[in-house]
Amino acid sequence: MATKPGTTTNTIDRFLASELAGEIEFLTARNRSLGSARANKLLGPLGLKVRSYSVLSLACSGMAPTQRELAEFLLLDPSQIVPLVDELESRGLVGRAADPNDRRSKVITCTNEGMQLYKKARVATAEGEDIAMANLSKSEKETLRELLARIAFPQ
Amino acid sequence: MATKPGTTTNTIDRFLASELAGEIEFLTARNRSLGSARANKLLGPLGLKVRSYSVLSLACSGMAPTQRELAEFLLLDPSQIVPLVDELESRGLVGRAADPNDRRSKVITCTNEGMQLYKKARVATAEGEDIAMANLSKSEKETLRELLARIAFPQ
DNA sequence: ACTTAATCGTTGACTTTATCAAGAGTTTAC
DNA sequence: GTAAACTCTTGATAAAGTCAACGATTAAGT
Repeated sequence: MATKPGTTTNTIDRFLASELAGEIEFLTARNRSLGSARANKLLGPLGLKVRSYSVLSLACSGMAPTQRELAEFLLLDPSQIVPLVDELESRGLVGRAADPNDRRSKVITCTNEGMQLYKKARVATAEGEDIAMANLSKSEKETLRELLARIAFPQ
Repeated sequence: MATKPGTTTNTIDRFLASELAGEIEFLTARNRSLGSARANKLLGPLGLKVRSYSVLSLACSGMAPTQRELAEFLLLDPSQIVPLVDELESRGLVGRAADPNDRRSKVITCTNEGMQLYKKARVATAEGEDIAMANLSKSEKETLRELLARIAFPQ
């Protein structure tokens, strides 16, 4: 009997002391995997995934992102933005508008329905965040948010 | 309030004030993307990627992980572990040993060469971590590490 | 003004990664 | 002792990442 069937926490605890478990890149990868799986589950009933949610969120930000800007901010290839916007557009949630200053670019804007869905989706992702950080105090959450932002957007 | 699109000011800065940029799940996903790309580049000369490095690291931990445990700790499907171990094994870096207590399981152990390569790889990932957290003080780094661990391994 | 180069969205080909089901061998449970 | 559960493995399929090239448009150079 090497491992008791049904108890999955034993395995994790066994490797908490490993050098890998202390590496921030590993912890980040693990948190991303846990977080996106949870977010996808919460967004599923709305017909969204983390990717399409991110695009919808920026489309609803009032900042009029172009597809190129979406790719850069989300760290995706521009060709990956196309089917994401296609799907949201086909559902009437966002629209492609010609940029008057540069007709090569297409500005992504959200429709009223897109905004309504985004508000629901935002509640879902906030719930996921609460679950993820259930063990953290309010000030710890804000500390974590600030430190993550300084790494995600180095000056 | 739509900001003027197409302006050549830094694209990232334009969206720092977006609601998405304040979401921890988004920041985590972005950090993971930046970090794994950087780590893969640093590990490339050693013939490793973040995935194979993670397996090698645990194999060299002295904790004798089984493939099932590797999958659980790394949040991968067990079938994904197979080709990872295959590749490391074919290079003589790790070995599959029958678990004497349970002959279904295979314990992954590292060879001398595996350990030597791991030590070099560990230097590379530490360098990546230094680059990622260049803007953080030493105490901020440890705070971040602890907060990430509490999310990655909820009790 | 006119040619050349660069940019944006898009398509398509291709590789890598993720997800799932099923099978052979082994261990556990009843 | 038989049935159920577990581990590794294979294979099929879907999703995601990477890269080159094209038409339309803009910018740069002369």
